[in-house]
Amino acid sequence: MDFEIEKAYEAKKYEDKIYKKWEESGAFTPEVDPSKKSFTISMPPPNATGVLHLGHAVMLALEDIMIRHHRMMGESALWIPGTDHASIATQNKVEQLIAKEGKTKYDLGRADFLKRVHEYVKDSQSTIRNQIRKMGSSCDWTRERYTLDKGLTDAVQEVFIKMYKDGLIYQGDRIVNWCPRCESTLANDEVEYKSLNDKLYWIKYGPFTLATTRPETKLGDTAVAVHPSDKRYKDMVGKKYMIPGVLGEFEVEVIADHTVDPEFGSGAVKVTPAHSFADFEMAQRNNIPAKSIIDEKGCMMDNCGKYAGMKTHECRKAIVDDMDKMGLIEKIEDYEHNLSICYRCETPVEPLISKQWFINVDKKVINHKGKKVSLKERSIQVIKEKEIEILPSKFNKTYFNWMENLHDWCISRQIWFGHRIPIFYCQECGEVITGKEKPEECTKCKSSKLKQDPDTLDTWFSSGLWTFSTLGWPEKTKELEYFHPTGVMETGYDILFFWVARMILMTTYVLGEIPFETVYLHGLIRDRNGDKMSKSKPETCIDPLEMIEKYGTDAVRLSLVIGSTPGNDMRLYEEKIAGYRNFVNKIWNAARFALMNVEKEDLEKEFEPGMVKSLADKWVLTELQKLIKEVDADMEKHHFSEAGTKIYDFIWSQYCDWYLEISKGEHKNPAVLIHVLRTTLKLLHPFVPYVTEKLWEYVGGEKLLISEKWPEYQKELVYTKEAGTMELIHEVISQIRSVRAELKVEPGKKIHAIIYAGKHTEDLEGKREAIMLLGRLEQLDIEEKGPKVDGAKAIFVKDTEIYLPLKDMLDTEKEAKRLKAEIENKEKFAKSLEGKLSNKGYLQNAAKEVIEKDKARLEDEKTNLQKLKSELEQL
RNA sequence: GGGCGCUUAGCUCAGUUGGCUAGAGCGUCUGGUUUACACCCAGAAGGUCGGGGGUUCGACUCCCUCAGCGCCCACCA
Repeated sequence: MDFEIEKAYEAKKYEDKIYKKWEESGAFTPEVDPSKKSFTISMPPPNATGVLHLGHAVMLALEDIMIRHHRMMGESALWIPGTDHASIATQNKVEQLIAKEGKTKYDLGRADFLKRVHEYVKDSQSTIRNQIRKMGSSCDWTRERYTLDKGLTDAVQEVFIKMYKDGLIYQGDRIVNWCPRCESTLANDEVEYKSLNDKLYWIKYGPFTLATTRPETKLGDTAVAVHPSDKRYKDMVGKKYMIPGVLGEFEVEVIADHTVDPEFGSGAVKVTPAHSFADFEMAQRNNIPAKSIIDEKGCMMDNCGKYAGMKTHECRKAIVDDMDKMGLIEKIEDYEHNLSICYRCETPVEPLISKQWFINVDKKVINHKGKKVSLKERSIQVIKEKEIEILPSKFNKTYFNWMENLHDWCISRQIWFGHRIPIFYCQECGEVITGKEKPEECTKCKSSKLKQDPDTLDTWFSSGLWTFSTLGWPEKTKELEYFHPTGVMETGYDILFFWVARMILMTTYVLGEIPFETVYLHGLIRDRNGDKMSKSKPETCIDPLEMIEKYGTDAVRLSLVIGSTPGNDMRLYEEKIAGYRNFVNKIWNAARFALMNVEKEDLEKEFEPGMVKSLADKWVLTELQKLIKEVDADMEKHHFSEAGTKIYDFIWSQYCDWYLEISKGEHKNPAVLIHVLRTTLKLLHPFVPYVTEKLWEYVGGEKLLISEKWPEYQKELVYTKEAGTMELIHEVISQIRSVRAELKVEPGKKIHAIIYAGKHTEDLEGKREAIMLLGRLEQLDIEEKGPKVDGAKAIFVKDTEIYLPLKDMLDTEKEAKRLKAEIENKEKFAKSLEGKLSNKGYLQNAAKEVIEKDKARLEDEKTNLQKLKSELEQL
């Protein structure tokens, strides 16, 4: 066929146009159609601040593969995209921006500041949207959501109120992680730890000597704790002591608590309940009061005398100086320990007591199988009872461990950007009223002076509702009924706790059903050295968008999917992407070749088994069926890397290297050439959507490939016997090529070959042309059997003998050496097979097929051994 | 401190219920304008599957142990 397309595939030229076609075709927007199965993925919403990074890219690639596969399987495949407002992260970004203008959020005030944030979000949302498109993501833009949408805000308020009414949400004065820079609470898992070289101060403390890293908290001490069985302090427990301090004497009680380590320091610990989690808990257990001395800006409070107003680290220095003057410092040691820092801004976290909203995770409110269970228990159950499967399963344990140790979840944040807590306080009588809108008047005293709680909700509160809030809940939409629970939640293992666990917790409570059936956790993308990618190391840091520009989206997708297994990190570097670009180009050229070898009419005919002719046809079709079967199994098991690798190998090593090569001879069969091409394009489409869609324009029907049907395994196209014969022919050709290379026969030179093929004579005769073409022969004699050919190179493949009369090129000595080595090797192998086959245990226990295979192999080895030996003798 | 994982060719990694003279890509070496593709083709070299022990007819695969590396959780002043 006359066919004008360029030699190399230029991704850039086509991608955007193809994406537009897909989107306009409506393929991304599935119908609610109860006659079909539904398959849904809620896209993990990128932060509304972001630029696409490799983490997003791998997420998008994997999810798009699943969605495209399910769509081609005829299911209603819905992939909902969206963005997350990411309260703290976004607010921080904007604070940084206005800081450049020399302003703070207080200068702007709440309303104007939020206006700035919304503007900023709008901008970056459109950036990230386009970048998601760049990855070829076939998500449904008509259903795109944002966590601050009206509908989602509704869902958030509804859930809050439901939980409040169920008594799950309560307000309490509790010790919380406080970031003095963000001026907000942080959940436990929003705190990170950094190793720090610090000082350990040994201080004289009344009758005690004790060690501390934070001498400034002495101002808030209300007790000293020792281990209950520590004999040194036994008599002091329960007594009160006056302790000299920089602001005069103060009283502490000595308590016994099993959490104190008698080995550490002097075995006695000062207790500062208001500014240490461990101390807070100890104080609660022992009925000790707390005294707050650090405020929300990280400064010493008014009750700290001359230290009031100092930052904690300034105060530490001052207080140590003063204590030293009073002779209260015994010694100062170097000490390495972990400092807790804010995960968003790395500011050291200041534990302090504050009035916050919490979700009670232990209250039994969920009715499940006639029993009341807590949020925590239900969340553990759904995994234990395999309602949800986590891949890889090794994360089950991690998940249980985390859930079992879960404490009440602090959900209020002193951040301006986010969902306002739907709580109103009556300024007159103090009544607390919950509601979506500000009530006209107080339900109790009818006062109209009502004020909304100034705090916002933890960003994970809204993302915990993501799978169902995006489908319209609290409305009872048909989408919700049809598409929920979703099929797969695919995300990085680093947010298993942050997000996945919270979705499970929230959804099982709110809907009484699971949010998703399978959790697929991908690994982190690392640089070539196995380090975390970071923009501060530009030489190893990869920007997916730059790579798309350079190598095309398809290549980038493959480089992220092949070689990646769930839960395991993967290294990425540019050569890898270039390698997959080469593959994409290979597909392009395979199609180009096929098209050059068929006529227009060939493309119009429907393929049917009657069109199958040659041995090569039967072989390639058999291999193709095998491929379909294996790919189906792999996709089912979420083994995307394996599936991709198998298709890659089929196209390159089977279709191109053998079938297309053989098609260069007289065996050209357009029907099979095109059928195999079409089928592999379909199989490939989820992995490399662009190049396959482009090629489908040339070889496909009227429909876009994205909407085509996934190939089915066809038993009638499996020709086991013929395929086996073809393998033999491949082997014969390979051997001839190998000898040519070994004897340095000029590539252009055609040689003579004599083959004694025994029972395969007819088959080889049938493929005479292919053997001559690919072995570069000028003369080929095929006989059933015959005499040895003197001075010829001999090769034995199965029961076939090949002689290449290359007398002048043969080095007898070398040949003898090679034969000897091969004989030795084969004898060794045959011996091990014999040993195995005479082993009773083996014969009794091994599978029949395994034994049969070994027997056949032994036969082959034996005949070839004999031939090799006589060859050696005659040399 | 508690938990999880990794160690297979020079490099990066596959290897699914134990049955392989252990595979791929990149790199290396030899040689190549052949009805598509040099982003290519043909051929080749390269591994005692981290060490040791055990279970088994049989172990890269299961168990124990040692060593090295990594991650997560907790956090003690």
